[in-house]
Amino acid sequence: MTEPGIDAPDKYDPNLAIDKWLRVWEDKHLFEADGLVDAGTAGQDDARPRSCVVSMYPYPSGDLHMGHAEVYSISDVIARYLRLRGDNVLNPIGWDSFGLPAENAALKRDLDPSTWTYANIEVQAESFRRLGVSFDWRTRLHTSDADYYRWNQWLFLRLLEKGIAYRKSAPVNWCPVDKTVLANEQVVQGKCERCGSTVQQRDLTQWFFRTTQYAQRLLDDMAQLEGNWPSEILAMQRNWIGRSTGAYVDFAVEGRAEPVRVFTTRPDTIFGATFFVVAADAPLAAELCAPENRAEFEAYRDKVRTETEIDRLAADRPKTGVPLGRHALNPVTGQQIPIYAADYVLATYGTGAVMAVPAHDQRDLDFAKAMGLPVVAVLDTGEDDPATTGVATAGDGTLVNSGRFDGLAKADAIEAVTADLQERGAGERAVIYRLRDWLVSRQRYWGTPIPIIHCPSCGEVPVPDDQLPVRLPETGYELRSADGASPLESATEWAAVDCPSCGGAARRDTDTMDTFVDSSWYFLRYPDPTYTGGPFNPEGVARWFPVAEYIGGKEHATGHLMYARFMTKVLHDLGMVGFTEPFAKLTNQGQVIMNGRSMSKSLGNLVNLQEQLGLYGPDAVRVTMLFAGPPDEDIDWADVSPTGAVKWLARIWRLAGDLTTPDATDGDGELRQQTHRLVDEITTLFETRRLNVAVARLMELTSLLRKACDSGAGPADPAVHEGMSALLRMLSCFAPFTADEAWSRLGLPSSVIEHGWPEADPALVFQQTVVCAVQVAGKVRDRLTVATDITETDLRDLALNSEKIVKDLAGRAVLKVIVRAPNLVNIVPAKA
RNA sequence: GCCCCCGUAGCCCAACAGGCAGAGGCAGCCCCCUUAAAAGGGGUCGAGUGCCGGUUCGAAUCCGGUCGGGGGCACCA
Repeated sequence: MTEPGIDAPDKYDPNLAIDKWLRVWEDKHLFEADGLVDAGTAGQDDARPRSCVVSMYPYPSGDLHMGHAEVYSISDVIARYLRLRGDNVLNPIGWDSFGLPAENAALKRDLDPSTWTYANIEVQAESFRRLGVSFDWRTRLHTSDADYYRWNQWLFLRLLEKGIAYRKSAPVNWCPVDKTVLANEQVVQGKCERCGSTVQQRDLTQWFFRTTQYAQRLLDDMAQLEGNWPSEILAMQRNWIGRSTGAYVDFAVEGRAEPVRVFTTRPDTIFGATFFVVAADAPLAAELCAPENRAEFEAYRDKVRTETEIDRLAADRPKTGVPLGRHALNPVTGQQIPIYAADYVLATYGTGAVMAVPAHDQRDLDFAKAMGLPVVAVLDTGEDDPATTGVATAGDGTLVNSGRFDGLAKADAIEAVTADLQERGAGERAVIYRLRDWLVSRQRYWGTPIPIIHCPSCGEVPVPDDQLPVRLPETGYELRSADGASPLESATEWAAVDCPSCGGAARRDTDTMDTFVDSSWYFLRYPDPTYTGGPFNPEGVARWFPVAEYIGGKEHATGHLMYARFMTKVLHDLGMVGFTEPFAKLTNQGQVIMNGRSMSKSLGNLVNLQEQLGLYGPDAVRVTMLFAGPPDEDIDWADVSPTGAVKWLARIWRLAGDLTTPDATDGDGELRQQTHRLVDEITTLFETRRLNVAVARLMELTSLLRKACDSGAGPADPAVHEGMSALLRMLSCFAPFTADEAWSRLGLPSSVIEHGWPEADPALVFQQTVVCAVQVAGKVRDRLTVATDITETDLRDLALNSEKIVKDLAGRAVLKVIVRAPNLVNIVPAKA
């Protein structure tokens, strides 16, 4: 075997120079942002614009995989580009290191979650280094460190003070066999992922954050993001928030002091409300139920409670329900209408009760048919009577059977009826949201302990700030406790504390926080990850945030991104940050797939990153990812060619070796122009993040230079050197190792990335002449080389007098000439 | 059902703001080099933009419809 670089000096080895360049970059501190928290720490150069480029931090589930390589390649190219352009760039890294997989791995391997987690973090950190990602390692944080999660607890307490955190009973997924609470992703088609038994809903008292209170602001502030976030993500968030406008209507119920309130988007149809439905699982249903209906109701309700997602997801399931033996008073018709309990009404949306208008709502109509209830059409849409067709009419029309509102158009009627109800105190205009409050309690071990103490006499008592952090117990707990309560229930010694308020015996809250709490603010801690004066250093936050560009997958559209936006607004309201949106710009990256499908062990189509790195080296893997297509599109690894990337990098490397000492000439003018035009174009492509096209242009520049070196200007021509210098500086964003290696082959002082982004000289970019297409009736008939600044009149004359055009026109009259100097002339002739 | 994104050579992808459909790569083919091999060099072939219609002097691009793919929300009143 030959030793690369010794016996085969002209062979490019994609893995040869990695350690060398990693050392050079680290020794020179090239990736460290200047003045992380204040101008005094380093800052000779604080006039530079600051840019904070953040990629969503990884979960340490093992070594890095292809998906990681893509996200961090994209963010790294952007960070490196901005740095070359002269920005003071912060490119931080941390780990989302709490979470369920650590517990599962720990159970499987019989070790503790912490050991597994921190070992993985070390593996990933080293892989990031070897991938050439230009992180500022001083930012490094792990959310599972007590130094981090104590601030989760601190923030929780602030939210509690503001009334944003509160406790209520809510259902959780419960596996009766494993006797444990399951996360949604552990429930597959209503069954426990692990043991396959049917998951039940069980009520537990849990902590929530009032995201609903921020629903309108989350919606309104999207105006700030429009154009800088992908429209798709904004649409998903809009869907998720699900604003709907309408009215609350109060229905008096016999024998009940307070009326029952419903929400409707169609107050105009209230004259057609012939019955009333309450969600069977809502407390209201049990309350309203008449004694003689109780047995039937409870049987129905219990059945509904065992129904889980599987049943709920079944399409077109027949409507079921039971009468509650009570009546409500339709506030406009004065009619007594029967009240039913049914499962098609959701307890958690609106008020958990609806006025049913079967003629104009398909669900109500289906229910009416099943129960034999009357159907009264109150809006004439010109369609057939819903009572006979079984199809509810939801379109536009005119009111009928609606007393004094008859004849009004739908939109006017909505206004008029709402106003009328409001006047009579029977209702009001209302806006409601689909968005729910954020359930933050998790019955898990590996997370942030909730800093609350439950005292038999004082109730819920916050842990005083000076007693934070509430540390996770390292021993004395069972990950899977016998009765399936929170693992921390089993840490009896840990849980037993004295009440901070009365000093009596009390117990800690044994739930931990959703890891989305950790990730809702982590980026703010990056500038000063060991800060002890608060969750984040306000000076650092003021300097670096909002994040200039945030990079990650769109699977986080409605989860993480929503929570981070919410938390930012809360922090803003607490006076802790000066902005209301955390991420000024969002770039999505697609997934890396294989043969048209997501990679998975079971499909046998996994592509191993380390293997790819071994075969092609980090540069080629990065280039392959970025060249494959626009960043937000999925990459099918079967469609791309890492060997093609290696070939290209090798060509550049060889070309650098082929150049000779520059001579004293002015250099090839034509080549200089081409180089500067490409630099100009590539700069725009970087600005607009069309990185795949930028790679293509760099390949083009490579070919130009190869040709010039071999057959034109020659290897000593200064223009060739200039082109090569520009190429390598731009290349360093994509392929930093190769760029530096080739740069040093040219005999230039390392590192290439200290030499800045090439500047295109406008005088060289400008084209003296261009080729103008001359069309006849839209078809190109001639091409003329003309001066770029030719006037429309001159160009028009030139075109009309062109030999080919005269011939093509063959004497036809010219109706019109469109001139778009200097690129195009279109001559419209009369029909022959 | 409502909403969003996308359909361009065999494949992955370009085409600034409507203006000459092709930059780059993969695969194929040809030549040269080397020949033990090719992650050596050079060249070449190749689509009228899913389909129908409209606007326009001119449409991949704008509009309407339709088909196909991907995604989000959903008994949400």
